[in-house]
Amino acid sequence: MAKILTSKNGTKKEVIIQKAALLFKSKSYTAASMRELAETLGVEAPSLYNHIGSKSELLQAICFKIGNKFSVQIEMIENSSTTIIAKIEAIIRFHIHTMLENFDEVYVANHEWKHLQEPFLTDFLNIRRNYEKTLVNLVEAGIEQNEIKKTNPYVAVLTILSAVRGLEFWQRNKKNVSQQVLEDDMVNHLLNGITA
Amino acid sequence: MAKILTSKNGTKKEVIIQKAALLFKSKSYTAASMRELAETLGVEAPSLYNHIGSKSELLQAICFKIGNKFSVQIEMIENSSTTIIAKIEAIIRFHIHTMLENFDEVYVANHEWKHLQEPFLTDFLNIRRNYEKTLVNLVEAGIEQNEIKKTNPYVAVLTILSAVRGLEFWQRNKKNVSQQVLEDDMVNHLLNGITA
DNA sequence: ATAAAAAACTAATAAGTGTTAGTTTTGTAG
DNA sequence: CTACAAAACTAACACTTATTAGTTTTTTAT
Repeated sequence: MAKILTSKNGTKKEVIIQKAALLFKSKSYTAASMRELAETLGVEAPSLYNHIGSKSELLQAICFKIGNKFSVQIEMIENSSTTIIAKIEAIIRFHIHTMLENFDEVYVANHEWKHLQEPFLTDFLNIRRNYEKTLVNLVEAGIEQNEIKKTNPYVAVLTILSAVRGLEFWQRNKKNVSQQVLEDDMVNHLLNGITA
Repeated sequence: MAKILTSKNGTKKEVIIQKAALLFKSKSYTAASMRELAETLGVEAPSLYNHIGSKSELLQAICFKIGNKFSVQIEMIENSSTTIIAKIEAIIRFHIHTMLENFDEVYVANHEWKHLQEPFLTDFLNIRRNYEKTLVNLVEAGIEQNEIKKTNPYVAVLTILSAVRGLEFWQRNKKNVSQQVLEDDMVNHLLNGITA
């Protein structure tokens, strides 16, 4: 049978991970089988083990790639010198960009992290907790400096993160609304509301 | 072995469904086994089949219970006679209430509907589509009547629905923030923003 | 107390799981 | 051309899955 196409997508392992993300997204991690994954690569299941260690390693690779991407970015934004509102806006826009560019992997990291094994599960949750904490601190600082209304910072962060995460469901409407409108309108909604 | 406790939670079938929702939430539908479910009920797996037809029937029951609950409610709100902003506020508050009261089932309906079999999958997605369309129409009307800023209605609905859905992640903070604050701050955020 | 119905049990089945072992084919360097 | 390494293959294993059949226990109604 044919070999795994490597093309310009990086090493064979990376190609497998990418296909795994697509499959895990559409069928969920547990329901997706290694035989199915192999089929999308034009190969028998045992052949995959020449390139990867295990099924759960694939999930780990996906989750930590995305987790680290967000961690790195929020640190950069945190240390930049602008207003707090501008920082929050930058974070929202980063979420939207990353979501639309790495759709499958972000989706899987958001939905399937539950199936990570220890100690990876704990590590992943810590990354997320740190991310959220950074954001909460930012909102708190914004309130102190009168850039942001008095509001519960945990609720505000939950609202923002949940809203951007909802882009998972965007696909269907992609045709009708440009990414720029999507981005601008969502930023504006989350910062300034929709009441006329 | 002991019989399934029926208590005041309704019929035995309903007790099974409730436990199934709890299990499907924590382990996901595919990863949760009937043996595990039976164990939480103090019974052997085959005994469940005296009360239910199949595993997937449990998922159907959960998803359509929640789907119908939301459909009924949005129709009521739609036909009430108040401002559009008030209607949207009522919808947001209804989401929060339902989410916090039927946590397991809402969680499962949101996360595991993918594993519904046809024709139930199609039916469920239609219910959701109708729900969203009703909301989009509401936002469009609000814009026409100058209650709501000019903005893409699909983006606004996505933002609102995603934000309230994010209450799935609320558990941890339950202690620090009262439900009233949670509700008021989120409503205020989604309607009026957070910029000072 | 007794008959009928409900609901539990044990045993088993067929299908599907991730993964390993051992072997053969394919690609690459000298 | 030949040797070596990479990567495919087939066959198989140990396990888990949802579900069925058949039987026994428990509850309910007369």
